[in-house]
Amino acid sequence: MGQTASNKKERSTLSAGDWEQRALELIAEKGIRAVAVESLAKRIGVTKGSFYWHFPNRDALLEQSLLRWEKHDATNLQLSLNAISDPRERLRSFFRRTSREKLTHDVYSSLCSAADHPKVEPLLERVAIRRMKHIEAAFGEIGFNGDDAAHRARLTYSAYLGFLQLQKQHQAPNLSSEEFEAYMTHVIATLIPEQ
Amino acid sequence: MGQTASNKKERSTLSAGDWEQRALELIAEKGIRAVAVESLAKRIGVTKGSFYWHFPNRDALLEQSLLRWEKHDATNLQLSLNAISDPRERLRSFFRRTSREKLTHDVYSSLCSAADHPKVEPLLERVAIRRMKHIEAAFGEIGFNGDDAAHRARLTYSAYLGFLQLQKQHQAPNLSSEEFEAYMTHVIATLIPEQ
DNA sequence: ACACTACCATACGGAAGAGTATGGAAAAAA
DNA sequence: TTTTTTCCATACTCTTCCGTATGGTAGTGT
Repeated sequence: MGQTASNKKERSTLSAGDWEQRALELIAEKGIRAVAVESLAKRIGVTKGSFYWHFPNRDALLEQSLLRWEKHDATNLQLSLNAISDPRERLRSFFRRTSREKLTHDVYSSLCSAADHPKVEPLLERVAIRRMKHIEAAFGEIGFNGDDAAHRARLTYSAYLGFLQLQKQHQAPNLSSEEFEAYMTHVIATLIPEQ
Repeated sequence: MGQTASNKKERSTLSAGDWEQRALELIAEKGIRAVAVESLAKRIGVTKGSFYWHFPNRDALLEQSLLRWEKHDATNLQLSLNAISDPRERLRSFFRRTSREKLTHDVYSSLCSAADHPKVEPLLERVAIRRMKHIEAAFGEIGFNGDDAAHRARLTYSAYLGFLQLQKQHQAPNLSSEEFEAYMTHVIATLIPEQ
């Protein structure tokens, strides 16, 4: 991989990757619509002149940022698949993923609010399919047959997406709270059958 | 230049309610962000001059439109509560609601994508609470005790919200399709226990 | 030392949308 | 019929973006 020093390192010059990373942070905070070249430049500490040297236009930045995010997310998913052999534990870890990987998670949440965006829509589609297949496989290992595994995977992923939505509406119990743990226990008991 | 006939009635003049209704249609189609004064006026067949006679500004239109929608939604919910005595059947009808009341439903879906909007956020909060209480009561009647009923209601509503999200990503089976019916059957069987 | 390239600042043009000011026509009131 | 009130059109301003054009500076090779 690259030598791109992240935001911590003191660099006299910026790389395209730096712009992409800062754009993702902005997406996580304020949504994709807040990614305006001038305001992002100000945030970084430079001007538009810098931006249009690294990218032809705003869309190119979005495209690259989203690709970068997708790669990161796909890697994470694969890691969890390889690391955890027990399918039930793998499913539980999927839910817990909301707490870890906060940036990645917040980006996804923001992207869901922009599902109509031409660059976002196909991305969300790919990610959803990838994750649902991952979940479906786990349910298959547990013992669900074909259609039931697919349906339960869709239901499980829907519950996850719905939780994200309720979070935005402050209608979901705060992560790392007792209420959240109680809810999670209920969800797991309901969706993941005992052996 | 003719007097633009409203939807059904031949009206020579517009009312604030007409603007609100057309705004809701636009929200359902293209989202709340697409509600621009000039484009909406063009859609109706008039100009901004008309708009700013009926409303002081864009925010006022949004507020009134959303209030109108919320009233309609609350009424619908109450009707279903009164009409169906069997709690299981009431829960099933909640899911089926996606097919009927298409406009109301599409508006809600669009609003979920704008949860960060200052006017939308409190509305979504109220609606979510109202609906979840409705669902929670049904689970209570079925036999769930306090916390379990609340958790199951949250899970059920999350599954509903997640389905909306997957719909936007074209990852949900089309309503009124066979695949959809199969999924619904699975969801009901999973979330609503037999007596 | 020289030129050359990479990187960034500054200044401009243009589209889109919110809101204002004002005039005009039609309907209702007088 | 005259006068108001209601409703809408037209023509502005102001702001916020995207994108371009161009000039400046710091580092690098020769």
